[in-house]
Amino acid sequence: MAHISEEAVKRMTRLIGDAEKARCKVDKLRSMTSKLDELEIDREAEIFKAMADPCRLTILSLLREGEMCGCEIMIGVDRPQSSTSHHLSILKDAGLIKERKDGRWSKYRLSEGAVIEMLNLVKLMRETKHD
Amino acid sequence: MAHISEEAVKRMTRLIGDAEKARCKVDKLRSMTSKLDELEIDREAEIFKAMADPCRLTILSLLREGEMCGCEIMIGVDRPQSSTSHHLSILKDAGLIKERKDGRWSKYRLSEGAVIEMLNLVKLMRETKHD
DNA sequence: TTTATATATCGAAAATGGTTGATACAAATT
DNA sequence: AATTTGTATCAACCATTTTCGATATATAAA
Repeated sequence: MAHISEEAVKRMTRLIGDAEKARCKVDKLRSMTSKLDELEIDREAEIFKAMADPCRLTILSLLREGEMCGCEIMIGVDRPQSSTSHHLSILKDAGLIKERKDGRWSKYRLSEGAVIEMLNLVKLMRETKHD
Repeated sequence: MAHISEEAVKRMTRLIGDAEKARCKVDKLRSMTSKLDELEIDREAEIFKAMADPCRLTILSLLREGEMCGCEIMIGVDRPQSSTSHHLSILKDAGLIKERKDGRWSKYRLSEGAVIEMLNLVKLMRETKHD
């Protein structure tokens, strides 16, 4: 199904010499990516996007201490209410946090599962020396 | 050092009643976040940002198969050369991939360490049912 | 039912990020 | 030296995201 552009084959032929092998190689490269489900990739990007903001990382860090309501989080991150609420909804939509309504309050907590591991992992990566 | 806004204390006092405890609670919330080094948070956000794009996730997925040069990657992701190069430099700046010059080619590979674990983790998170 | 308060949403401006053709640069071949 | 080719950079445009005051909604207390 991966449509093989002749330009790519030509370029690959220059790279490795043999035209037949080149076509094969292009085909392999294309099939490696076309096999990936676009929706799945987008979903993974959504998760990373949700974590790709300093304010939201701070919120996640706060929630490691336990459940908190929106106004506590707002005080913790020291941002306007509308901004805090916006970030919370992004985290919620991505599935990283869960919301529980309690009277006039919304209480938030980290989702079970891999969120904490992810935070630990990125800390590890940050601390790793570049080589 | 965390400057305690009186507005926050007032709000917290309304929440939990006692003014002294409120001041204490606000102080605790603020210190939880002010303790976080802004540079470290930004660095972690940079890592997540680098992974927060479908094309870059596809590149990382390609590189799981092994080292590749830029033009192979370009064919794999089926994007213009300038676009591919741009994404590669973001991944490199974030420390997720390493570059090795080889004649007129730049060859890229995944950085050792937690990158693969990160990709495995996000796959896990994506597959996890929302509750 | 009026008031107070926690949260969500709106709207518009500012900032950031992605795309892509054109061009510059670098290394190798002729 | 001239040409080819892989890669990086530039600049302009477009799309998305962030920010934040203003406003709306919802729940509870008075």
